[in-house]
Amino acid sequence: MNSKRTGPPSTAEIEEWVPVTIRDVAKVAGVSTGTVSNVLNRPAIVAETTRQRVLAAVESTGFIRNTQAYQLRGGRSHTVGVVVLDVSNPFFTEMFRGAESCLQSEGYVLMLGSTDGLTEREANFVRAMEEHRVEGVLITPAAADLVGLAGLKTRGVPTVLLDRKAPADEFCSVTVDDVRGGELAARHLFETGHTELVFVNGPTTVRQCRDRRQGVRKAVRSTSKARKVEVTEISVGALTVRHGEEVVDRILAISPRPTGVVCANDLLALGVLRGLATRGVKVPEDLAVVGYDDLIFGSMLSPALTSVRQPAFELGSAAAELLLDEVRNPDHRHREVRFEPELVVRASSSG
Amino acid sequence: MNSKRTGPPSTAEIEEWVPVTIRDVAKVAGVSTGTVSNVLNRPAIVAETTRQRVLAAVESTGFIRNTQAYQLRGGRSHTVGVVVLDVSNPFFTEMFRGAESCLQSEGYVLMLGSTDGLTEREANFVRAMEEHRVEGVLITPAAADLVGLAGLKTRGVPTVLLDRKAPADEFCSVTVDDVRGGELAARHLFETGHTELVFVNGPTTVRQCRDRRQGVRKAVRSTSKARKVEVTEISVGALTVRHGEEVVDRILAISPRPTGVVCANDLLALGVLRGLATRGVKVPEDLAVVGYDDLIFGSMLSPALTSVRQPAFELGSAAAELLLDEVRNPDHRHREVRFEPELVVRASSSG
DNA sequence: GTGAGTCATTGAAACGTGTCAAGTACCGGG
DNA sequence: CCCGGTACTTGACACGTTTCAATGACTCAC
Repeated sequence: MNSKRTGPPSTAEIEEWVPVTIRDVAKVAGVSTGTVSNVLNRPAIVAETTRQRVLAAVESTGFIRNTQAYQLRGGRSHTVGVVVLDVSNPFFTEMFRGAESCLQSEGYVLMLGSTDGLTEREANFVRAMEEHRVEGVLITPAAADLVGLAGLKTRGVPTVLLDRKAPADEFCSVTVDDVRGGELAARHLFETGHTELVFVNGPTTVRQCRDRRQGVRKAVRSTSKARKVEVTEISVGALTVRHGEEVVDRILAISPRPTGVVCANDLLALGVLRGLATRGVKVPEDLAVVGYDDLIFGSMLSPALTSVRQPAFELGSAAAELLLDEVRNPDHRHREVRFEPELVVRASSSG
Repeated sequence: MNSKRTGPPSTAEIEEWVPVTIRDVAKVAGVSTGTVSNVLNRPAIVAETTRQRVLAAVESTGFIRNTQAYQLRGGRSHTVGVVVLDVSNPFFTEMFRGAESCLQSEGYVLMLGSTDGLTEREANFVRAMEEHRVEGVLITPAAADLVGLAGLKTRGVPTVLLDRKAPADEFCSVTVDDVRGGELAARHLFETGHTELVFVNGPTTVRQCRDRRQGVRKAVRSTSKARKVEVTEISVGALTVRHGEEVVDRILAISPRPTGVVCANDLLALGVLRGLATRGVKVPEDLAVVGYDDLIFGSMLSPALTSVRQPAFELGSAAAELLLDEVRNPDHRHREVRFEPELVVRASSSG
């Protein structure tokens, strides 16, 4: 095929779209650009007949307003950046939906980035979003510290932390009380008569794991006042199904034999359930199991999994509300919105 | 509190960020704006010493390039719009990740919108993305027809359809061969000795359901040449767990008793599994079950669910590749990239 | 007939950036 | 001393939009 064009362009190319500007619309309608702009932005101040004429011209030309020019002139970008650790994790997509439900009705479009916990990717996203002049950022920080967000802070980009408490008065944040969640899970088993429990936890370097452990211990302390209860803690390397399955033998080796298991996460719980099934241990008769996160599939298992639900959707929408306040309210003060987790009791713990 | 400000602004307000432009950088570095722009875009043509000086100024001022102005001047927006039916569906988030993995390395940022199948929301998203002058759109159309995308077509916005074949030469598209998938599922059961099957299908108004049914029938025809096999079709109102569970009694009432079930979707299959469990029917000994979609949790069940896997991640990245080609290659021709589904055999069908 | 007051429209300036023709400074050769 | 060439740098313009002071066309009351 020739690289140089010899013949006339094909039909498709003749009809190729050329960008239509407000000026083209003005020409077609026989008015000035100022009037077109007025029709688009303050229709009330322009005469009925001209308005009709201009609208007809907009229609016939297929004009679509160029947001960049609008924004350059001083308009808002109607854009919010969302940065999460992992889009394929239902917890984060639910949060995204919550944020979207709130922001979409306000005319915002969301830019989404998934960092997989890599600070380098996080930095790229934040940079790109700043270049795009997003009006705000919702972010689950990848790093333990928040130095990656210093730029957002100094440049005054409204930022809300997701599932991460902000130190001092740096940022707004939405969080879930993981201590309370751990407490709920353990107390539920104590209250249904169990006295010997196992707590299968993930790495305590993870803030969520530390907090949930603290909650479990709290439940032990408060229950111990009335009667004797005990919890054995087992920490595994990661919050996965495999790690849960592998820990089952250690659970069954404990003496006296525990009657309940609290897992730091639904995936661990699922692994435990599978491991118990292959060894013929009945749930909940021989061993009650409680998870954490309330992933959708937990309710579909048999036995359905008791779990601690985190209001991910509400987390997202609350974060969006905080952001909107920071964007619009000059008297805005940073604050933390803390959600209560909720225990969802199902068959795996109610024999 | 007074609405009128009386005292001096607080410290925070004094230090409030004022936008830094290329002009400010130029002033600090003692050069013209043209030189700053050159340092940023064609560093090679500017003298070493000045370049250092300008870079230092960029650093000290915290300058961040304004994409709107860049784009207005004729630059590309480095933005791609993604519109899916439902962000909380793992299939779509996997596709998103596939697209992201390909586009992020090319410097693009993704705008994401979730329509929930509502054409009105789809129209809003597409409109907003056109206003933002995205360089391209990846979309799973909400409506059966494609009239909602006519604007994208006429305005020449590169667009790739996700999991939906484009009629004629309208758009590029990525699809999965659902006929083949249905065939794989049914043939697998025939080949492992089953002769009496049930096909639990969703509403045949959905393209995917129609195609999968066609595949099942194809498997019946080809197998019938060698030996007698039969499939009973049951169509339910929606592809949900509940509908799957409710259909179990009808399955068990069929005579002669079928030995295998093909479901149009993993959720249906999950419902069927639950229904069978509560009725004491053993899987796969009494009844083999095959699903479709290979959702993650399918592998975590016991018995683990045999299912037809759709390469969602690859779908997304292929769509991104097609988009990039359309954006960059002037000789681009629209085409369909069709993926083959893959049968993943697990315990639920291999007794 | 004149002045004041309304109402609708105009046209130019400005937003922040990239480009490019034009300009400056310097150097070496004649 | 001049000429041509090289190596950088400059500064004005253009992109598409909104805003706003200025203009024009009417009307009404005196």
